[in-house]
Amino acid sequence: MLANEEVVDGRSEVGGFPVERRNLRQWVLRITAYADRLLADLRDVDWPDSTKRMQEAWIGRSEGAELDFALEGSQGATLKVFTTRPDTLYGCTYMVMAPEHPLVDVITAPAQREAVAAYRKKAAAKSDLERTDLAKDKSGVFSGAYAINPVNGARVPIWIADYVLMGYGTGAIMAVPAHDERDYEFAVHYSLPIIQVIAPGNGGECVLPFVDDGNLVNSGPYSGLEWAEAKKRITADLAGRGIGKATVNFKLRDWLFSRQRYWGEPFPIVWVNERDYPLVAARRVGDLPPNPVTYSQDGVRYCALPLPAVALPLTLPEVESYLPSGTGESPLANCTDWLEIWFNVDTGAAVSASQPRPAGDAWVRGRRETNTMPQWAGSCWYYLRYLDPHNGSGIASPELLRYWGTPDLYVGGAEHAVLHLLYARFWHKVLFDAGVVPQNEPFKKLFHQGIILGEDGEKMSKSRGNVVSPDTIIASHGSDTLRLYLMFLGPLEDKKPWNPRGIEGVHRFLQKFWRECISAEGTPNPKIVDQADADSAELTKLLHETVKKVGDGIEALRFNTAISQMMIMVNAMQKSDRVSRTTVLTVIQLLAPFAPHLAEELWERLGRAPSVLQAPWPQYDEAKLVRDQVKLVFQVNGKHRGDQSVPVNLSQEDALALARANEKVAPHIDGKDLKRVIYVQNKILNLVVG
RNA sequence: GCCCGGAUGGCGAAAUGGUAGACGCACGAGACUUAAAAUCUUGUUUCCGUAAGGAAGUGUGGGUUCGAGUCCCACUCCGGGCACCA
Repeated sequence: MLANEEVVDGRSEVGGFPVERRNLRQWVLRITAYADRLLADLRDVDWPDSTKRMQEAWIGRSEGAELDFALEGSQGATLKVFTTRPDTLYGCTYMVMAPEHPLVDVITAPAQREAVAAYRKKAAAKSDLERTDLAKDKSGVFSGAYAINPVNGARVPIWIADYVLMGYGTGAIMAVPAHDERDYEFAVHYSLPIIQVIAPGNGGECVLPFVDDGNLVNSGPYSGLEWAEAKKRITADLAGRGIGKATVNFKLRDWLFSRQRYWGEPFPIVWVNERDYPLVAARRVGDLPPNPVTYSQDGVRYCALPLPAVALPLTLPEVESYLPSGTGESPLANCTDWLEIWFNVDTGAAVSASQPRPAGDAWVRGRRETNTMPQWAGSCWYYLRYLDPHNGSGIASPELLRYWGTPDLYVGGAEHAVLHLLYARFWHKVLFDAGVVPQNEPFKKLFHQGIILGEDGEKMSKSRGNVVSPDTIIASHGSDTLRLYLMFLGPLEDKKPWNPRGIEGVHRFLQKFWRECISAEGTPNPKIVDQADADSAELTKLLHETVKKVGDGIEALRFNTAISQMMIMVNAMQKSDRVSRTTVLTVIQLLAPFAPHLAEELWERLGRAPSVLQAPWPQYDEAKLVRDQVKLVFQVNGKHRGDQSVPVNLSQEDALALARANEKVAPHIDGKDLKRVIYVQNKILNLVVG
């Protein structure tokens, strides 16, 4: 079993083994039933716009219409197409059906049978990737059949082409080459007619294919209408005749939820013969779906019977080997004793089928499902299980689910934008509908951290040999240094190259702070005094600035600037002869989330207990942040020509007088006309002279 | 092809439309040392200048503004996502 990208030229990327496509019995989860809600509820979450857009594109909602085209010469049979452009119906010059469309056999004219069969065979041999990758050259074959355009009775040839996908819409389209790039390319290639039915609204020039909005032309009674209006009218008119209706389509497909490998949660399903199922169903009233999932093999139909709740969870059997089964089924297919069983419908108990049938009416012959679940089966709800990991009766207790709620902030890589983050939303909504969780969305606020690249600026990988192991850094510098450096490198969301020398900087910073707190003898640094007013005015002000900046930085996830502010603070402490104990303790607290081990040790050595983690977060005093002097910048014609420390809230007249008297500014304005003065208090004085 | 994001010293980066380069790395000079490491002091965008000072400068070209790394338009390059979805 390989993923698409593991197949190269029909062979496995590793080993070069031939690869074939095979239909397997698999399970899918009906995520499509939630498509509209998954789309609409994106409005309510605080996520990066780019991620929301990716999910929107993935869900791919598009509004349009399903229209029925009568088939020529076959009474009553119709070809249903989906289009987002019913307004261009008069421009339809041919139809296209996907090669896999079930009606292809029905409509193909005898003379075209051979050509169509050959084309279908060729298309089937292509992988999905080939069908999309080779998009440049469109190919197709005429079926020999015609459809009738419902608005004007025109005879329209039906082609078979693999640029139309069976998995989307109805698997058939009406082609309007004048107003669709793909249809245009195909029509030119096969010399099919092209009829323009939309003209630019502003009367401007029109180059086909013309896909922008405009007004209808060559469209009978609809000519002259604006296209949006025409969409509504044509759809409504066809609906009135019973041959069309407005619909919505999604790109989102149902979610293939089974894997053919050993590791993975086994499906709690037992397959029983269709003949036995009614007896089973009678014992499990209210516990089974109205219609069982079924499949047929060797002429026998089997019905899916879920294990009773008391028998959950189903665990994997102990095996000697979990190598592939050889048949395409999972390795579980070889665990005969686990697989082929007498199954107790009421209790879920099982006995190997090699044993005699146990006594009692509840026992039925069954075969377990051999597919296993993908990794998503766990990643979709782990954040709920963390709340109550040992709960044996449910995901987590309702009280804990209510108390803790969902994660306040979810940090994860952008590579999860459409898979994990969409699947987990889907599960959460299903759980919400089932009354298990009290919220509709799992991750209210999302943030994508960047990845750390190798020293060479490339993604770390073993093959490139640029991998840096955190264990090595922890061994040489400690985990506090590593943690601090990762945060100091740059903005959290950016990807950044690893710099082995850069880590020395933050390591030195931590050592310097340690020395400020603890002397070489291991006792508190004698410069730390208990006198509350020991700090200079500047140091006090800097402390309050630092408390504010670090707190704001944490809230905004700007750790790099928070750390640089702490460096500025510690540099200032180092230059001071005395520092008050409360100031040192405050800085320890600020550092604690960044370098928890070091902070905890210093906290204790400076005589504090209990843990620094339990101390309330420091508050800054707004009054301590205000300054009485500010640096006013003088500009002449927008150029910096000097600056001066001035009292706050200086008047413009005073500022102007200072500028005129300033020896650096004066030469630039002397003897010139002062045309304009721009004064931004406490910041800048710009003199425009001519 | 379409949709995002990014580009600032030798390097990682900082900067509510108001002194571009904070903080750190690297490098230079000095102090301490027999010496080295560590530590401390100091300098470091580029060009001209001994200096004072001047000029240029945030990927490129235009624009708005007294003033643009920041806002607007066009483009180049790099990265990511999607890719025949009718």
